[in-house]
Amino acid sequence: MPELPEVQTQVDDLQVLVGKKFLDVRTDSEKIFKMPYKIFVQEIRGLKIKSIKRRAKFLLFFLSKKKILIVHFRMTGHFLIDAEDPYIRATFEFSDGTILHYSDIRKFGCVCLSEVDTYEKKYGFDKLGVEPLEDEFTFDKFKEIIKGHKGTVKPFLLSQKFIAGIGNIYADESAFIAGIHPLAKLDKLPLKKQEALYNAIRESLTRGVENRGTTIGEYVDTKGERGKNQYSLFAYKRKGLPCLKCGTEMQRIVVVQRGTTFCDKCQKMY
DNA sequence: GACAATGTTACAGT
DNA sequence: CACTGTAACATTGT
Repeated sequence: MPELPEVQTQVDDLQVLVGKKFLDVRTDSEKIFKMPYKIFVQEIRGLKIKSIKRRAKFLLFFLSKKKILIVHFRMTGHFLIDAEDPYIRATFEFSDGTILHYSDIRKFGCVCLSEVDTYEKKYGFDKLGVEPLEDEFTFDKFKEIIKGHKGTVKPFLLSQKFIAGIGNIYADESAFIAGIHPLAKLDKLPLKKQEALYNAIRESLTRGVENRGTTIGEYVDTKGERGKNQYSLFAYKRKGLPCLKCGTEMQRIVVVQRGTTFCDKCQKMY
């Protein structure tokens, strides 16, 4: 699934598009455009890409004329440059001939065009939590965020309004690395475990980025190449396999409708 | 042909 | 009202 590391990998790859000008767009799946497709094409033609950034799991293309292209991959979306697969839903052509494909098996992803001045309010970017790999996400900041938080660890990690960019893979990994049960109550965690969780979040996400993402289903980079982080996972999708720390069989439960894998012995409730 | 996969949002409940 | 938890939705491969 595209989470922070996968989206970051794509954004890094997409930097080759900065400075290019949109010439045309084609699609056979108009529904992924969150506005009338014809208007979208009309508006984006001739606009130039000034910069490409990531916020949470969103890709933000800052364009000329104060426009912004916002893309979310949801479960199975990704971009391809000079590469193809059977699930291309939209194709962007640039004035220099460069071709950018948007591929998405499930078609849950979305693409829309907005205004630089208003998109944050319009799409709720102002409600997103802190970026976990930025310098501002210190342990002090983390303690502040969890202060008075009554909920449990996994739903907290998945919610985008406290910390942005974590999904099912990195939530399970973070809880495992910290040695905390996914259903442990946040306000019951001793200080040392809070610190362990903070470090685990940074560690799992950083490793994910270094490994260019986790490819278990379909995620690939813009060249269609697989990530390598699936070889470094401790918990995600390891149900029934021996825990890599203690050898105990890994358990699977469902939390907020997400499959959740953990080690009963290594991950405690406190 | 039922089901599993999951990020987001709308909504119910406290 | 702020916060937490749950259900529904998008679609397709197995």
